[in-house]
Amino acid sequence: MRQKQIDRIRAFNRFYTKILGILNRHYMGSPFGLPEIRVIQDMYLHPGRGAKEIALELNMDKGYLSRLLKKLEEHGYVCRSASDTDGRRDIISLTDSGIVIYHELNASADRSVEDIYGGLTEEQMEEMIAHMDAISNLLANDK
Amino acid sequence: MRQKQIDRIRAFNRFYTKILGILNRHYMGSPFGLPEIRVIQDMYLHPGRGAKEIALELNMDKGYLSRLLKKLEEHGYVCRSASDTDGRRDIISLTDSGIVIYHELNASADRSVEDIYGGLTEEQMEEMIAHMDAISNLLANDK
DNA sequence: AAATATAGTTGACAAAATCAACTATATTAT
DNA sequence: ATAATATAGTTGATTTTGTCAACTATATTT
Repeated sequence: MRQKQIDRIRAFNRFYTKILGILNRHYMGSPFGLPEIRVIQDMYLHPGRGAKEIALELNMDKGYLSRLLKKLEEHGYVCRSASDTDGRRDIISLTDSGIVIYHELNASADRSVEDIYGGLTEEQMEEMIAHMDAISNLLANDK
Repeated sequence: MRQKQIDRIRAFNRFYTKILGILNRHYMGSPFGLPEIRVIQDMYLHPGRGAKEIALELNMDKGYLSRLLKKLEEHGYVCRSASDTDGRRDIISLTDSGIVIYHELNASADRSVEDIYGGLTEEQMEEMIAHMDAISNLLANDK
């Protein structure tokens, strides 16, 4: 791997970090922080998970996650039920009002995406998405 | 902008956030945290900046940055000199040993990039970088 | 049945970030 | 020229986010 390639990858990463930073402000004004939102999203997208899987997926300390789930549970957005095949495990689920929250957060995230990427023409948009898919495929197959 | 497009962009963003998260662990074992590193890098790449510009570029609170620079100054990695055209402004620079640190951090960041992206063939690598450039151009020209 | 591993909780703590008040210099409007 | 406003940076108080290790309880392995 050549230095020039590394440099270009890192330049892209700096650039894209900034974009993600802007996008990640979408929750401003909501009573949730980014970690809560990531957890809520993960629960919605992957129902039936235990804390272990969520922590793994989100690169989150299990203790930190535990507290975070407790808080969400206290607010009534999450419920936990024992797994019937493994007594240590908790199945984590969004409650109905948790799902409502998810949809609200989701809509607001969608709006942020429109703000940032919405200036492209239809053609450019499809082009960009194709590039994104290509990168994902290259890196996902690799790992 | 269609919902499907938004969804695909967001899927990519989730995917790439995870990659950046892994890359951002490169500083483990160094006496610096990620914010320090980002500042050091910015100072190296953009000499002559004031705190204002750095804060803007890195999306960082000016108070937070102020303390962070003070700490780096105390350790001898950074020096500040008054601007001669604006008495409020400090010109921020890396000292020689700050530059040494930069190169060390830089080398370690390079190694992380190799770890993550290094599994691609030469051809795939060039392909991927071309996709990255394309995305940057689409978004940079837009904004 | 004993040893080991795993899921989750809890306490103590450290790092990262935010917000507002404040100082000092610059700029703008009158 | 002066008063009002804006800007660069500092400081104090506080909150949020993240880390680490010890602990409980259940599973798995030997």
